[in-house]
Amino acid sequence: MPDMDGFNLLEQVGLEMDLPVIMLSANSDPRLVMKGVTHGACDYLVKPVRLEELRNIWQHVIRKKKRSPDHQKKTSDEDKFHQGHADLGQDPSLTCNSDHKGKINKKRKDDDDVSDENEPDSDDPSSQKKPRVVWSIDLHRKFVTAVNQLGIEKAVPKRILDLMNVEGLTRENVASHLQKYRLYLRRISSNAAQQANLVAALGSKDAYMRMGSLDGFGTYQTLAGSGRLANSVLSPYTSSGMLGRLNSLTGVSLQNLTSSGIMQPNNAQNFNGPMNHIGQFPSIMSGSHNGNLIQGTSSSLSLDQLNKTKHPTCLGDFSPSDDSKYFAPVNSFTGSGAIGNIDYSSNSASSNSIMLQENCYPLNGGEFGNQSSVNRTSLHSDCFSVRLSGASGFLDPGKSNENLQNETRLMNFQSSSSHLTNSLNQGHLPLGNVRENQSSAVPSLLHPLDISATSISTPIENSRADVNCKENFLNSVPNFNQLHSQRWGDHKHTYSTNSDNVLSTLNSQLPASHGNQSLDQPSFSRQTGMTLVSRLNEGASTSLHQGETGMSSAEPRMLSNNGYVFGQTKQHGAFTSQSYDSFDDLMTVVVKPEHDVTGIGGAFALDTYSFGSCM
DNA sequence: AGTATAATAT
DNA sequence: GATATTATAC
Repeated sequence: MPDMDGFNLLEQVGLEMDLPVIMLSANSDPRLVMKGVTHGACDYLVKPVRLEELRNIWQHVIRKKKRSPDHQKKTSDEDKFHQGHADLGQDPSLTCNSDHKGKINKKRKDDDDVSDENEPDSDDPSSQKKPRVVWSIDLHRKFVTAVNQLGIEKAVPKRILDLMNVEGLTRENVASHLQKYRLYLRRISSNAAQQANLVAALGSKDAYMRMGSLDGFGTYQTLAGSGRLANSVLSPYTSSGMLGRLNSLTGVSLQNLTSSGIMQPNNAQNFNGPMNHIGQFPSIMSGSHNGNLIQGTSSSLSLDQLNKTKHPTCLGDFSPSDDSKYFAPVNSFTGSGAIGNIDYSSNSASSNSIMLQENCYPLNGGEFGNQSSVNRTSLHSDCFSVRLSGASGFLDPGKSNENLQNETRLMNFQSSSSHLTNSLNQGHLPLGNVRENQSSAVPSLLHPLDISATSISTPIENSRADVNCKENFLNSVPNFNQLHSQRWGDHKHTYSTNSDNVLSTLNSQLPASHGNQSLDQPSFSRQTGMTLVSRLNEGASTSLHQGETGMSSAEPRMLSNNGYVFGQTKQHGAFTSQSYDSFDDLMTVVVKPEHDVTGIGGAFALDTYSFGSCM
């Protein structure tokens, strides 16, 4: 460079390139050194440069890094490297060079001989980065456990961090994860809500029909599609909804499987088989849907495994999708594998009572006693999902009477929900227990199987509810099986309010009652969602059972019940004992989609947390 | 503490 | 390249 000396070059580089420069010169004149440094050189090495000097130029990288985050700090060790070179200049030089004017990035190597060696890896950002925290299942489990222990309200990053007691984990890490976790919870709740809405919507034939068709899926996808978590979580619900409509065959097979007793992880595969059969709607079932269904099942299984029953196979069978990951954690944190088992076992009526007792006590007494709302939620979700998977799949799209069945199911569902609600309320349960009661009640409405599931869930949810749960279930189960209609009638008065709330859109009372119950909104909404879902499931399962047993006989009862329920809805909580005997009546009542929808919406609306998105 | 958003990872 | 996950900034 005949027309330019090192200082000019340095200046040029400083102006045009964002590069740290180390000057090399044979001239050791301090003035020149100063000049170089003041013009932006990081360092000034006097030739001949010793290898050791070059080997230590990496320190500039350190300096630069330190400088940016904190302030310029010169550690003694750094200084010692400098051998008579101008240190002072370094900082300024770096700063100068880093002026991002029009950052022209050029390969640094060529700039200086020296530069080659030091610069290469000096990506600024590199060294300081702390490794990303990977929220493994275990870590997440800890997290969930901590959240549960604290209770959702008190679960703030700092406290969670303390409880988790994981080295290296920062509050920020936890905060970030908590953010995601909350998002996830919301999704779940919203899903449930949507499901509920869908169900309500189904009240009308049209809606129902649509559901059966692609539209339903579309909705599902829309809901679930967004996130992994959502998918996993949603899938169960969705599938249940979908499946329920779809086909009895699948449902039956599932039930049979379940009825055998406790589902084993391996059985999950069984589900696959049935699912595949659903093939009547290949397009629909294909892809994510099947996957979802399976996932849901797997998720519940995983929970079981984690908590009680350990089915390694199960986990293995299901590819651990992200969703399942979260899902599992949630369940796990709930802590009891029992839930999952229960649901499965629930299919056999006879075993129900037994199951209940067993489950109830252990669950209550154990970790779950103190479950936080979050836990409850998760449990519900789990239960729900499980149920769905079990129940799912019975639709026969092709069946001519599909619509009718569907309606019936819906009605059953509603009735069950109301019934449950009523029972709960009536009962003997304290206000605080209402929620739990509701959930338990819902199951009772359903088949014995359903009942068992309900009972199970209830205990888990609330320790306090244990006694009630037992009583309710034990007592209620027989009644249900034998006297659906009567039961309904009896409970009507007592729980009209609740049923209204759940079933009907309108109820003003609902909010008030909820408030009294002191349930946290999120929990509540979630539960509601669960309840709704459960009902749906129940309805579906009922239908299936009926189908198996003999549609005709079963349906009439169902209808009457439904009619009753609907009637209530119509009346907005005024529970008349009258029931709709004729199918037409039922239909009339039933076909008020907006109504139902609205009602559900209202109910969910209470749950600020979850439903915000939904609404 | 909570959110929004950037940075990264998948 | 689209998403999901985590880190950061506010």
